[in-house]
Amino acid sequence: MSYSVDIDRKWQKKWEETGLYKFDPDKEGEKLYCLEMFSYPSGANLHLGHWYNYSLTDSWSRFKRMQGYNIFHPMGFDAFGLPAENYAIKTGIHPQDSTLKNIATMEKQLKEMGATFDWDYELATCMPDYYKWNQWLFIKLFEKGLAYRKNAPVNWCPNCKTVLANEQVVDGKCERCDNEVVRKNMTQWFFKITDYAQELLDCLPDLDWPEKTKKIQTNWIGRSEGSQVAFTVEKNGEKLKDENGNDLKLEVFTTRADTFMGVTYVVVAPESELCASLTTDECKAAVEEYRLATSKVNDIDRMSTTREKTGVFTGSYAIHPLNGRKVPIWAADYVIAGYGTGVVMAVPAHDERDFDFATKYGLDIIRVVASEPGAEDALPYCEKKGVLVNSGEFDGIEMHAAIDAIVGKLATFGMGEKKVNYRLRDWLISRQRYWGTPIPMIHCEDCGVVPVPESDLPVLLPYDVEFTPDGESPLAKCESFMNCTCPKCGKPARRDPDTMDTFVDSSWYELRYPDNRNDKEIFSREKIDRLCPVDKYVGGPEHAAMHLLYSRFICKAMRDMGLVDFDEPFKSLVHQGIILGPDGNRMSKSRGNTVAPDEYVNKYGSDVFRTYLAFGFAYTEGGPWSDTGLQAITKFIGRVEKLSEQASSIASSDITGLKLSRDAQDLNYVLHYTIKAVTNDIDRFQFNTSIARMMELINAIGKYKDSSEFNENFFRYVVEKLVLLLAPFAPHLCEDIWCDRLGNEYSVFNCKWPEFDPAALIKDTIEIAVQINGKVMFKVDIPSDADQAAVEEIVKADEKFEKALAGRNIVKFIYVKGRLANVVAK
RNA sequence: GCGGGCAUGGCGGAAUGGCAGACGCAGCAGACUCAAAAUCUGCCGACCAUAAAUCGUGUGGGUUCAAGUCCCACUGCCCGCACCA
Repeated sequence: MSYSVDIDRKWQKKWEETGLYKFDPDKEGEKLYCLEMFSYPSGANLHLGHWYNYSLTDSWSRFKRMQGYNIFHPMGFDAFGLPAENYAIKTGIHPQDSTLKNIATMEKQLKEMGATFDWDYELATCMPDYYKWNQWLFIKLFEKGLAYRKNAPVNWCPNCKTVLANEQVVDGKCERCDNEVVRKNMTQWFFKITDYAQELLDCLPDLDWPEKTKKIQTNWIGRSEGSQVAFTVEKNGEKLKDENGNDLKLEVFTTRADTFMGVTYVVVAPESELCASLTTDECKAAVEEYRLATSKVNDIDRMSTTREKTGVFTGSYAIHPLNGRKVPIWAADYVIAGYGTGVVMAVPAHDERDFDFATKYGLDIIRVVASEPGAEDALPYCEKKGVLVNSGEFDGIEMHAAIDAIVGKLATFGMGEKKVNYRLRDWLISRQRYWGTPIPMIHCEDCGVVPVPESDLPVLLPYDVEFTPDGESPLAKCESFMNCTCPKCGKPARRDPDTMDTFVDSSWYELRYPDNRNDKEIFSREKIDRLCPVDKYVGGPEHAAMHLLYSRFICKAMRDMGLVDFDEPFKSLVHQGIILGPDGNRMSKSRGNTVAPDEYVNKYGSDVFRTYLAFGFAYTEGGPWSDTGLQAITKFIGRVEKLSEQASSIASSDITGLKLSRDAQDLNYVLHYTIKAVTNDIDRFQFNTSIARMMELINAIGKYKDSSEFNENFFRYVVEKLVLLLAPFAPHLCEDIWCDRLGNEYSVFNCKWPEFDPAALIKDTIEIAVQINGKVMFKVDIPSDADQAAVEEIVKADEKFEKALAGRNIVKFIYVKGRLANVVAK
């Protein structure tokens, strides 16, 4: 029987019956936790991206298994989330029903792929036995002070009367009704990821992750070294006081404290509470109007750097702590409330944004830095070199030194200090949505916010809920859910109606797999210690910032709670590339360029499809889909089958004591070169070159068959090695060949991965290129162990040498061992 | 605007600073065949009738005995961040 999808089924059945891929923690071999990012159970069948990620990581994992590792390779589903809910709103099918059905379909398809997942360790985030621990984790974070509530702006669609997640806002408009989205303040739950900003940054260099991904995380965290300096405030002619009766300090963060003497106004974010308190009665109407106007501007427009800056005077003044100058305080939406202190000191002479703003509103512009003393550089002068001018006692100081001088002076009376700021914000995890983990908090009139006692977990997500969006959290309308008693005082109380961001679900799932059925604790410490952290994590680059950052944060928080004893959840990370449509664009239904794996898999079989995915693309690059190469793999598989058939009639592959003929030695060289290269390449996720090397081996075996000194045992020996090398990519076929055609013992995946023999890679003579001034002129054969002097002699003695030299003199002779010789001639 | 990545035949793609184009697809020629398919063998960057020579890894410079690879500037595409003070 030649290879087809029937062979896939045959071995899938056998593997399942014999429990070949069941994980045994006590099996010998170093543990290796190999994990692909779990997927969202969508309605459609597995798409090309799933195949590309899962089948090839599975090949890698099979390779590692054959190398002797004890592989833990689980799979699960990121099952909560918006698509199921939106699908339900459209069709009326309950998210739970559609999700469970989709999970069943995907499980079946993943099995048909022939992957080594151990389904005993499966998890789905929408199941109470998982989200119970999601809730438990929330409470622990709350107890640790890492989960807190605050008022924050959300995306609000006035037409649908609902809050939208960022990803539902498309070009500033609601993805459903196309209306303009506005911002609105709501009280929400946050996780305090900013507490870990510095550590998240510090641990990056030691991770075996793509540099690009580390860079994205570095930018996302956005560490900025600067200074925090303070002004006092005059409102209605009087100094504003803080709650202790001292002068109110208006603090600003700046990276350019050297320009401090050039401050001519101060700007606050219009939506901040501070802005309201600074605004005088005369200016109140104008400021309020401005605040309303900017709240209607969507984030995309607001963040656009090309948008003309606008603002309004608050009526108050800031008093410069060094020169006593009274400068106006403005409200403008180019200042972001959430970054730094939400207040900016403006130095129009040395900042483009401030310069534009000052020019527009007629504010003062004072030069305080010059490229050299007395220079009249064009303003704004933003170069990072120069000396201070117009800065009183600081005149003449080099600008970088001036930062220390000025901040040092301010520090003597408590009005300034060096400060590090991060762009990273706390993680807003509240969602006014149905299909997610209920937030396990109770709101009591007397006791305030109280966590649900651990014994009452999970807080079950009720089934019968009206989740059509109308402006409220769907759970808020479910009285049976909302009503409860306060765990502290026993009085009637209300549950939190929000659910958690699904990124919470996926921020610790890798730690649940090893102990997925534990109903007593989130996981047993002993099991985690044995299996975690994840050794190889594979998934799309789109998760470079969010998912991977959140997971790292939760891991560190768990460590600080004593739940785990490592700092990082994923030691080594690989991103697969993206397979584009045949037209070179991202696949999408609207473009009509999607490619469904199913018909290919049914026609050619899983192994051909998998091997083609391995061969046709550079794994981490991806690229446009093209199916012409599938024929090539079919042919390749056919050649392997043909060789196996010939080998099957040979009784033994035992070559002990066999003296290899010249031709056999040549083949032996190719074999061991192939073993070395394939091992190396699979290890690095360079699947395409692995397959290329095997194709070369097949060509060499083909040649050997015509050898006059053909030895059948040696032939079978080489074919068996080939089958072992190919097994990770074409698991069904190679199992079939190994057991049923060659008559070896089940299973090929219990066999040891071939190791190369360094002795077989040593050749007596090698051919090297001879260059003159870097240009290849001819080639010579030399003994492989020849030193430079010997090579020089051979080269000079070659008949082609004089002609190539063309009368020039030899200046220098360079021999690169085993590669080439270069003659520098003049 | 800032940061990062990429750019190699008709195509997918190979090349620890050391013979560019491995391996394959497509194409061409041949063998087998009555014929076709399948299979096998050979050729296959450009210029050129052919060979030799020459030119060739987005563009222009540079470092080096030697550059697809390292450095500088630029162009195009992709990704991330986006008024971060």
